[in-house]
Amino acid sequence: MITTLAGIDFSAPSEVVASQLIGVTLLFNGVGGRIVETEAYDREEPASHCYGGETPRNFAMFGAPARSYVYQSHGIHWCLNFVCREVGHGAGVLIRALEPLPDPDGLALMRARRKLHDQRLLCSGPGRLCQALGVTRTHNNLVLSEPPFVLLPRDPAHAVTVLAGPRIGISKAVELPWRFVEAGSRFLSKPMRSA
DNA sequence: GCAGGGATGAACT
DNA sequence: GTTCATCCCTGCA
Repeated sequence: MITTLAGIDFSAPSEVVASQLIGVTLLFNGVGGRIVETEAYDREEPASHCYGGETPRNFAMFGAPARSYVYQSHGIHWCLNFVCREVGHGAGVLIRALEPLPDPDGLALMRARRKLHDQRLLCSGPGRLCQALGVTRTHNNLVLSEPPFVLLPRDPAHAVTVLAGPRIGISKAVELPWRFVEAGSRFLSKPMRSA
């Protein structure tokens, strides 16, 4: 079983994986961008879908690490997570925002799917990036080391500054600083609260 | 049966 | 800056 991708060991705690994913390039069917915002979730804290144990909806998070967990939010939007920890634990990282790759074909495809021209808003939110990439329920529980997924390591020549802060859109465990962003990125779903 | 959600975009003040 | 309707499925009573 492959648990290390793009230099990241997905069997590590989700907050570790979440911070290391900032700067990694995510491609889905050849379309995507650099990850600039993530959030960590774990079965031990009540904001997580896996809090309270495995259900038919969240079973993928209890499976092997380095796989996908896709769920629908508010009946409208899809959200993409990467599974972490060991089999049976229940942990994952929500991919919240991408900086779109400057590839003309990819940009055109994402703009068409989003019916939106503004590059800054193409992938600046978990539901938005799934719409731009074409991720839906059929992509739940897939191996991240194989197509349609491709993960490329950070560019070692480019230093990335990662900031941590409280997560967005949750009502429980709001104090945990498990949101991670690239400092100064224009492509965040919301600006990081100034420290 | 029903309350609520890891969100978004439009319509407001 | 803020509120608000929207969509559908899940989980628990």
